[in-house]
Amino acid sequence: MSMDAVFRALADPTRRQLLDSLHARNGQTLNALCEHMDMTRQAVTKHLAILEEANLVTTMRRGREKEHYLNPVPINEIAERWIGKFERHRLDALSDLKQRLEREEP
Amino acid sequence: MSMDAVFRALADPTRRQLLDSLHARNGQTLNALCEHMDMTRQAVTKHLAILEEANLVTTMRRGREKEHYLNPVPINEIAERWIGKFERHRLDALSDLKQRLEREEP
DNA sequence: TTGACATGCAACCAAATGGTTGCATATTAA
DNA sequence: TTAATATGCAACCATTTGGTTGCATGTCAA
Repeated sequence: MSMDAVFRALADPTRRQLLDSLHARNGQTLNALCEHMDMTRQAVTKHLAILEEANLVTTMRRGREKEHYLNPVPINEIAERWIGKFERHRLDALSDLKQRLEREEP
Repeated sequence: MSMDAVFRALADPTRRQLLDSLHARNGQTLNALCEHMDMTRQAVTKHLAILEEANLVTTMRRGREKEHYLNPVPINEIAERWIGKFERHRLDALSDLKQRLEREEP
């Protein structure tokens, strides 16, 4: 599980959409994931393979179906690379504040 | 500052190395950054332009030199996208534990 | 002012990337 | 067993990407 693979995997908008889809509903099969996508099944398969190689997605064979699960660990490691622990808490607080302000404004 | 630009920027190992370099010493000029890199100055310029467009790097003109600064905000937003707040604390604790264990082992 | 230094712009090229189509394999259900 | 369903593999193609070289511009210092 090289970090390089993780970053490369996250670079593509389709793959991020797949992660979003799994974040919303975990354990989806290939066909289920394909339904939201506007491309062939084979293209989606390739993207999932890249996500798997990056260890961002874990799979489980169940009969003739393949279930896909999101793995958040590598994403957390990204944040830890360039953000110090203290700075990170500060940024989280800032982002919370921003969200609260956005919610309160008309 | 689109998220897409951020992910695309982080996809390349050279650009991540540039971020590392700025994380180690902030405010470096183009030439300073070039010294660690094994490619032409023009190539580095292109990479920095992509990092700037992603708002991962901020620049300040000082005379004929251009200083480059790391901006951690977009990186924090990545982590917030796929990791819930509670889960994130758990992952941080886990990563801390792992580091401590690695340090203690021979 | 003039030469040296720091950066900017543009054309060009090889390789990687994201997509397609076509066919193969494996499992379930009738 | 057999037809339908779910996934896998491979060849092929257009576009993007990361790099180069060559030249232009702008600023500092002698």
